[in-house]
Amino acid sequence: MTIDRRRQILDAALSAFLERGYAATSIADIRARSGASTGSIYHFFSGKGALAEALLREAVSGWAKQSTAALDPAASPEAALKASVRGLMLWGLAHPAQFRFMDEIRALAPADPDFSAVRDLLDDGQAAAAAQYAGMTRAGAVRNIPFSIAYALILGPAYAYLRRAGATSEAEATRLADFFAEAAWQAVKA
Amino acid sequence: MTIDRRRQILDAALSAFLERGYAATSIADIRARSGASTGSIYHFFSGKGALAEALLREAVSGWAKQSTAALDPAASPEAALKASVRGLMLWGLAHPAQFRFMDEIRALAPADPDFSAVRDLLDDGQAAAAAQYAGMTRAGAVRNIPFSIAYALILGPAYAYLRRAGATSEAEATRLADFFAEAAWQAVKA
Amino acid sequence: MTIDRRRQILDAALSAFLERGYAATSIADIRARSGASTGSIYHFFSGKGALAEALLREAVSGWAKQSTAALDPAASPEAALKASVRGLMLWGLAHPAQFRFMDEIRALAPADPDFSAVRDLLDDGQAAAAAQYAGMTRAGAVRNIPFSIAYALILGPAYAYLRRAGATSEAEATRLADFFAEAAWQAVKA
Amino acid sequence: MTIDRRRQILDAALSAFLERGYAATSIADIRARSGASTGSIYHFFSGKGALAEALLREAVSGWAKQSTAALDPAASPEAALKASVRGLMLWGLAHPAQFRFMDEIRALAPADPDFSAVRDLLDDGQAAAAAQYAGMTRAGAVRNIPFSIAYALILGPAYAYLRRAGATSEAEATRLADFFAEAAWQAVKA
DNA sequence: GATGAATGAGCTTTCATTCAT
DNA sequence: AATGAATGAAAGCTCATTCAT
Repeated sequence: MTIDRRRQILDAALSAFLERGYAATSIADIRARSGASTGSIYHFFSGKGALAEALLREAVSGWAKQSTAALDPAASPEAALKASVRGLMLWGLAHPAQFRFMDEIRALAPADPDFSAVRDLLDDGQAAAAAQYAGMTRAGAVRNIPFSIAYALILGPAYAYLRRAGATSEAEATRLADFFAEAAWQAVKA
Repeated sequence: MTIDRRRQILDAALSAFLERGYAATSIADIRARSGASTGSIYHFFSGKGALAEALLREAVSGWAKQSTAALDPAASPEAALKASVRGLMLWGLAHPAQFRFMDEIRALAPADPDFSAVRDLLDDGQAAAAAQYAGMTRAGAVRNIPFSIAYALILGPAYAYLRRAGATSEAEATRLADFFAEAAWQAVKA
Repeated sequence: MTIDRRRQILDAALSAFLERGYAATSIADIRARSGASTGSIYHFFSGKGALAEALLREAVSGWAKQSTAALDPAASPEAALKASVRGLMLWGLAHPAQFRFMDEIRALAPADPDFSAVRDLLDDGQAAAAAQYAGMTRAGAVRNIPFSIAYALILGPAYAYLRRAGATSEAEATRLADFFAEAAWQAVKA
Repeated sequence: MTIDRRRQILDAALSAFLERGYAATSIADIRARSGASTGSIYHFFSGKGALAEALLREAVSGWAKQSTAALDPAASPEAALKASVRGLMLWGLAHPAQFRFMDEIRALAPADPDFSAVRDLLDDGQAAAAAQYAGMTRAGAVRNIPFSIAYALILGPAYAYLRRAGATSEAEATRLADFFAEAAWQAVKA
């Protein structure tokens, strides 16, 4: 009988955040869209920030799944790096609104104390990626440059493209993902 | 004797936006920092959004000055393109807080109706840049790819780097600017 | 234990409107008089206009009860018409402050967009009354004049008197009501 | 060269009051419509209330001119009384917006301290009229009823009609004025 | 006479959050 | 698990009015 309230709330929150932006979305909006009561929302989530965080966690994990190969320790540097970029692109092109939501939260995070956890979440990949890049550098596979720069060269174009991208067919998405993956590899290969 | 209240208000607003973020800054913050009264602020600006817009306009024009060479019609494609990237990098590294302010507004713009004008402002350079790139393409100087992609390849890395950058010495800034300019050229040259 | 907050708010609003006038009453006044919090007021009513509307609806229904006989389909034209006037007079003399509140809202309604619903409410009786008068005209009971004129002749004097009336004893009220009812009948009878 | 600023301000204020209502009109509205500066407005008028008062005084005097015959000491009671009603009707039908402005101010007056002077102004005619009616009563020309009631019978219908009236042709206005004048006389003649 | 910058109290309204039921 | 009434601080903004020039 009872449906998954938690799920309903998350779905409603996501739709509101995507449509109106995080800052402009009120708990009342989420209440109206979810059909849940105010109290119910607070029963499951400690506040608006926690909702955003939960959604972001889902988004990031969805994106991570697209990039699995990147984490395959047996993969070649080229394959791993390209898989990273391809994963970001495919996920971002498939979910443009979610990408923009992520981007909004990222921009708000430095100022909003609600988002210290989110910042960590978004930075989480960084440490691992930095370590991986260091390994590739030692193996002589990529240019020996600071990771902060390498990161910008590898993912910067994809981010910039996605920020302006709209709905994209799957075929086109694959082509774009391959293109940006190749460009990323060219930018940092030794 | 008479001080420039408008200027004082703008300065106070900028300092508050940079320090606390746009969303977290209240008119009361600006009032306290500027010494002007609430009414005075509204006498000069129609609201918080208008303040942000005015500041953004100033920021963009400051940045544009750094990139003048990019607009020199006599410059070679390579020089023009590199000057664009170098201009963005030098300005962003010299004013990291302003860059992040710009980034926050850009992220907020799609959702906030206050910022329709801002979106246009930030997109303004686009048309000119697209035309310029088209010219370079016809001249065979750069890769024949859609401008939206070229734009991501050229400026994406710089944006990504600046989003995470902190204070940087001038010498280091020059080196970084040159580095990203060169990388941008390599990414799109024919 | 639990008190009827909605009722408390309405009562407080009415007392404030009657005492200070609608325009001069602030939400803070109502908050102070009702003991409810600002948020509570907005939880039940969408704003000052909605409060006035709710109160007006109550007032109008109270007045309508005084005029029931006017709606008795079996009543003679003379009885029906007199009951209308008598009802207005008795209600207005018994509640002079409410009458003036109604009058203020009516005067504000044309200019204030909050009150489009109120205007309709106040005009509502009109259509029914016009139909009734048309019937009386066909029956040859009253003068064959446009309803807008008949309306002014019938209720105009009562309105004009009530606008300046103060507290009145019940006996005096009955006498006045009868007097204006008789005058109204004399003014329009065939 | 210099035009009559005072006049411009009055005209602008009237147009604003008529269009948006007194309460909803701000000094800024009047400034914008008149072309005068804020300071200029306050140079001529002590505030919003004083502006309304000045306009009301003009309106009342315009109306008074229409009713001159009413004040002719030689006129018969019937002629005097009818001239009063006819004057109100003709002026009100010729200036429906001004009539409604007057009505709004009258409704606001009891609550707004700005308008003590206005109340007196609107009541001014009363004392003279009451004396005149007392004279007619003594002469046996009209019913021996309290003036407050007689006033309601005489002018109530005209007021009620004018509150709902729109633009009216001059011929129609004359007919209506005569009609209401006759009705007023019938209502109170001995 | 005329200007418009400056004031600041006061307004309506929104909102995340709490809590008794 | 669920409700929704209640809270009250804080927000953005308006406005009549003053006053130095």
